[in-house]
Amino acid sequence: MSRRILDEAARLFYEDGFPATSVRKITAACGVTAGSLYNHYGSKEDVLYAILKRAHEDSEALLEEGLLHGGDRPDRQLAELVRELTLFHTERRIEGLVARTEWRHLPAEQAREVLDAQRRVRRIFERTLERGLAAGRFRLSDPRSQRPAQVDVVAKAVLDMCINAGQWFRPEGSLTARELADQYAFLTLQLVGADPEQT
Amino acid sequence: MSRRILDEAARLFYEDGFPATSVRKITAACGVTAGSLYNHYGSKEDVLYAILKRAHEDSEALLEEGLLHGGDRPDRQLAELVRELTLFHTERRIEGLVARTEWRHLPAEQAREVLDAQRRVRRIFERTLERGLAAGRFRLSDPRSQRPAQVDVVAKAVLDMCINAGQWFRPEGSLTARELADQYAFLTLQLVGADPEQT
DNA sequence: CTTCTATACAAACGTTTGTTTACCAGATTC
DNA sequence: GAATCTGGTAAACAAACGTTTGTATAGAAG
Repeated sequence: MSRRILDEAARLFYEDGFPATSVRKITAACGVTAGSLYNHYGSKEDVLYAILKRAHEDSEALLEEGLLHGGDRPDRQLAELVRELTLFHTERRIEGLVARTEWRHLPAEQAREVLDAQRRVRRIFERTLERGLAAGRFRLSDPRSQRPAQVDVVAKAVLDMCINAGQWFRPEGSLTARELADQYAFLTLQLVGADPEQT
Repeated sequence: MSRRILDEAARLFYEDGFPATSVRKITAACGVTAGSLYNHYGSKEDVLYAILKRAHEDSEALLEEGLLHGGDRPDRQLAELVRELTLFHTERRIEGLVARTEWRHLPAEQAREVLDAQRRVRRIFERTLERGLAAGRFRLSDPRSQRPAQVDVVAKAVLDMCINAGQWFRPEGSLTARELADQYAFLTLQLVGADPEQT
């Protein structure tokens, strides 16, 4: 039942947002009454926290795995990172979107935890970009302006692309999550100026 | 005072979300009591609608202008579109984010209006991409897979990148909105496989 | 000077909110 | 078989919600 509550709550938070979802709506979706939720979680906020924690742990694990799959080639690593993150946010788009938008409604300390997890993900991308630049595999210098694109800006651009795919992707459409992830990996390599022929 | 209510409400919706922002909070921020809001707007939802309508009208106007600035070169048009949209979502990030996240809380008909506006914006990008492909200025075919990236996927990737810049951009930082917009325009050209030397 | 309009106010409306309480049935343990 | 534990129920709580009401006041229009 604890798990059931988590899943139904995630769906409702996804549809209506955390503040607009009452405890009674969540428990009714599980076929029990409101008071029952407090046998499993200390508060409505605790339910949100549990959802976000699970989502972040899973996505971080997938990224670590993606890094390994890429071997020691930064361009392949970047492609794998994009693939894994896009897959996560399309296959588990409900939790993914909730994690991205509803952390503001957590108490301060738990909100900070979530922000830390987001920062760690960003650092993984930034370090991969730095390795690729050092290896001469990426090209971020604009010939028309003197200054190249900054690594943190590129990382945020790529992250926003992957993460927000969950917002419009529909699993019932003709495009599969894996096809989308492949296209995004390719587009990202072009974005950082990698040579797709050699990757 | 109507304008004042709109601005304070936008700020509060941005910070806490629409359902978590009470009419009393909005009016208190304006120095009046709750009932007063109903002299200017029919409901709390009407306030949200007014914010979203203004934001969408302004951003669509900027994009039309950007198209003209790009002349008849699809690559330059795309760069201008990215520049304008990024500028809008960084310089007016409060309204921009609210428009992107809170439309779900509108009544059905007004929510549809907002979705229509978002679709029109996407179509502008898609048509520009199609013109660029037809002119041979963009390259979206992945050598490692048989199928090229789809135009609608590329449009969504670019849009998510620009729109969500408002989520992390901070005007008090060292990076200016214009610098960011320039970097995003460059990154987008690389993403679609345009030759930056020729643009 | 009077009248009209706009906008503010305090107070109250019925609902709904998150949470706590006291109680109860069924399974598990000793 | 008695005790304990688990997870459910109905009912109640104060607080906050969006909105409506009747009234007051100030400035513009006639």
